[in-house]
Amino acid sequence: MASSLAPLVLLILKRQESYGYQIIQELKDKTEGELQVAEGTLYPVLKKMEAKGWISGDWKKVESGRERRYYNLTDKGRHELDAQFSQLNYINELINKLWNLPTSTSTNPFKLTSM
Amino acid sequence: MASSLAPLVLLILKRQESYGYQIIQELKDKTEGELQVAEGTLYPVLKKMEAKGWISGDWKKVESGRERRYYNLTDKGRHELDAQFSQLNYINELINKLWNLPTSTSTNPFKLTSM
DNA sequence: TTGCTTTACTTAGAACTTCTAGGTATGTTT
DNA sequence: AAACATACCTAGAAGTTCTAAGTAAAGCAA
Repeated sequence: MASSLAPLVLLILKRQESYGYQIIQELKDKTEGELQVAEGTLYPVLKKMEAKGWISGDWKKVESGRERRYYNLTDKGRHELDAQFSQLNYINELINKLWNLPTSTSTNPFKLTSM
Repeated sequence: MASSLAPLVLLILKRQESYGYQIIQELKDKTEGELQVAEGTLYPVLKKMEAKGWISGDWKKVESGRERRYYNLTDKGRHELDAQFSQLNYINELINKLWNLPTSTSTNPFKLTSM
């Protein structure tokens, strides 16, 4: 799912610049191989994110001579990251509202807190 | 987004049976009008969820004489609800992993806890 | 009793998203 | 030199989503 990929990419790039291939490796490593994003899935997402102004890419020649396109989070991307997390919180509040109705006797299913 | 609609519908039906039109009203009410799901959006989602066996629908004639299709959560739907929340937790753990890396000095962005 | 509003459900297909499956090219290891 | 890993790209098939249209019955106000 490419739509859930964007926020993860934003998070990764918030820490430090990276490039497509590395992002795929990182997602794979951090999930013990569970999240195997195909290259053909990620690259179009990166291009789209760049088109939206969330990230900016730069070609860099590394010591080996190989070219890599390094992406950085833009200010707009930082705002988008905030927006996507607000959205997450919004959905969570809705879930809690739907869960905590008069007839319900159960406790909250989940709590999402900002720290 | 229809994919985010399914878990909300599952949550609603977990509480009690309902029908399309009412589900739309409930989502609208609980979000102070922010989540206005079009009928053409919800009904196909309900049909798809029924096809997947998550919910089962029954036509009922209410006192006024009008017909409504009431949906109930099936056992499969209950499992699906659990699965979708596990998925949510999984994504959250991933987010925390991506956030809490050696070079990062910040605190957790969010914490999702089961209660 | 006519017309307007609300309730209640349906569907075709346009518009959009996603990803498979192919490709290119360079560096590294065997 | 062959095989493998790195690194990126894209057409278009396949799938999803939702707009915009429709049907029809009940309630209500004029």
